[in-house]
Amino acid sequence: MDTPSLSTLGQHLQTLRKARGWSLSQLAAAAGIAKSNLSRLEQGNGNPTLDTIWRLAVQLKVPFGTLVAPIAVPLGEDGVEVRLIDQGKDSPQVDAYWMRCAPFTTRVAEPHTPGTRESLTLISGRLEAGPEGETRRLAAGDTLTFAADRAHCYRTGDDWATLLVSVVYCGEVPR
Amino acid sequence: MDTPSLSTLGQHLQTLRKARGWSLSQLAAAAGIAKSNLSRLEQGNGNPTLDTIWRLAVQLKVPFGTLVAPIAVPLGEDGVEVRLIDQGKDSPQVDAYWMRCAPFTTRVAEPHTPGTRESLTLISGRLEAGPEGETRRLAAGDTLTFAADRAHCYRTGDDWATLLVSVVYCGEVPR
DNA sequence: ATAGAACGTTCGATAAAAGGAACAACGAGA
DNA sequence: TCTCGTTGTTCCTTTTATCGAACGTTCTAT
Repeated sequence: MDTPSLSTLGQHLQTLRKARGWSLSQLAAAAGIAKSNLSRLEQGNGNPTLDTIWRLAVQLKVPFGTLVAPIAVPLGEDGVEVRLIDQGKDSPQVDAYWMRCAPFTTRVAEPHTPGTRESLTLISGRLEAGPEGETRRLAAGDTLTFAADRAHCYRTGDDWATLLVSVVYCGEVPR
Repeated sequence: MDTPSLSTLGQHLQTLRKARGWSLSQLAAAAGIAKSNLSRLEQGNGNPTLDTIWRLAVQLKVPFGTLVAPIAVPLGEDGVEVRLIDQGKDSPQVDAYWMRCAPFTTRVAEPHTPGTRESLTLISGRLEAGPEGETRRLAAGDTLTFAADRAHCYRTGDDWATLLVSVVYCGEVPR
């Protein structure tokens, strides 16, 4: 997890607003905040209050975290962004991630501990994933479960890919 | 998604802190904020800044959205809490949810549009779910996919259940 | 051409969030 | 017992996020 990057929030805010065809004034009025405030936020200057962020998230119908978390951070290196959603507290240990891959990206993951399995659910885009040599092609809505104690990879073509990943550590739990 | 419920944030903040065995003073110092500030937040009075929330989330190693979203809102009625994680923009339309069910709870969901399918991944706890009459028992790490164009249900025993739910609208997309 | 309405920005005033110090309460150790 | 350290709370001060109004632009319609 990186720096909050307030300027990112601004760009993101503006992108979402325009995607809905709304004017700055409209959104500000609908959210019940001053448009001067929203203007400053979109410019990247400012440190909004929880109340303000919340009102905007509600109007934009965006799941809160999405508003502030960098939505398109190609992470320079490999064009993949990963966000931890939740961690199970039972045995076996389960980690849930939200993941986004840029087009024409290949990410190779090291083998996890023996017995570990991964389940993928593609939210949007297209993705080829699985253990090396046994990869499958996935479209939106598809799911795939495979043994993750071998090297495995995620590969995109000319599309972005957004997916849910859950990692199940069936063996001993190294934490 | 409900009201931000600032008091919820406070309780949640305190729960997470104590779960890590930290004192208020320690957390405040580590996060680089005044302890008076943190004290006020935990009491439910206050409307923290994005910067403040972020610093706390980083220290608590919590995926941001989790901090502000009501984590344990039994929703009075049915003891089930649902949070939207992401929405796909392709066809078929995919909605990704995080869901948490209290013990001894049964939630019956209305049929979705024809062709709709659901995939579940249990993060922790135990859950019995699926189309009425064809429910399966799931443990942490298990996944289940079923047709959701029939009435289906989620049922817990004496355990909590946390899971990922992805809904795939294969038919026409009513939006 | 011109009046009107909308757009997004900038500015000063105000309300409020964050910081800092003093506080009582509690426990550990000499 | 007495001291020292830490706990979390409650003041007061400073900083700043928010508001409201005025501003220059642009586009439409009269």
